[in-house]
Amino acid sequence: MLTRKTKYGLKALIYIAKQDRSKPVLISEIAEHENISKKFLETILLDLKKNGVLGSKMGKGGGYYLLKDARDIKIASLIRILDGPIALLPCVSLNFYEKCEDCPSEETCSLNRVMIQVRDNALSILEQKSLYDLTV
Amino acid sequence: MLTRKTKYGLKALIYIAKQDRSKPVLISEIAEHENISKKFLETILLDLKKNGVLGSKMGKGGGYYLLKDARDIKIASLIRILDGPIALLPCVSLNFYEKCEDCPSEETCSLNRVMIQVRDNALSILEQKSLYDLTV
DNA sequence: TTAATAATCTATAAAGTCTATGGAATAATA
DNA sequence: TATTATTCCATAGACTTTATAGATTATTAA
Repeated sequence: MLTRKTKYGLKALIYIAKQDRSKPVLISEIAEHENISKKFLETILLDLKKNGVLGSKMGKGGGYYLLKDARDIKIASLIRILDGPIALLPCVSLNFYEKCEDCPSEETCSLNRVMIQVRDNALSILEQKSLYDLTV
Repeated sequence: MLTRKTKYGLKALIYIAKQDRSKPVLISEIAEHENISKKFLETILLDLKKNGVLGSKMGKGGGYYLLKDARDIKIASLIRILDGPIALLPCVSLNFYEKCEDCPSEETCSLNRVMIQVRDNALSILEQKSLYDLTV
């Protein structure tokens, strides 16, 4: 399951993507509109900023805005930033690979193969769908 | 990501499925063979027993055994028992459905549709593959 | 009937993660 | 300079995960 943070982050991004891109969007506006704690959302958007998804402008007339066209932001990359690995096991993760300590070898691991299949199936959707697809 | 509990549980089941079905398998044997803490494994196997996957026999000559043919045990059902929902959001879970408090309606939710697709893609593998498939 | 074996049950500890919240600092605008 | 809004840092509370400990119960075989 995705964490709340991830769900909130995605919903906030969708909200921002739906607005006129030339004008920054207020955290408070998103929080109210999407029923998210403003303070919590603050940390989430900051995280998205640090990871190059959002830009921000301080002060009056400030807020958050997308740094790229919504069509160029893949859902998979957002989930990786907000939630971490998409794969079900660390040893089959493309971006967060880790060896399983309990496993002597991945070639002989009976779970490895199936989990790669599940991962690739999920990615076939998440790598293809963009933020834009969620706004229509 | 799957929890350790889930990974250990699956590996233990695979180990059991590989043995002669007529003879119960010792917890300690599985624990040693799969590098799992015996005490932790104990609680996991108990959980699988409570959920009708395993049977057990106490005392000398005792241990755990499969209650069904490995071909009739779907990976999806095991993950649900050990890990919980397979879906990425509670509102698209078939077996653990929950309404999202922050969402006014699922019809208008922009995440709902994609998450259903991801779920169905994952299930197309996990509902089809059985424990037996992991032993070969 | 007794010793040995092995699962069962209950409780709880330790660590980590998630979900926030508070408050001060910084930046931008008018 | 007042106002607005993001940024930064710290931390609290709740929950989950990952175990561990110890006593109990059931079974078998001698």
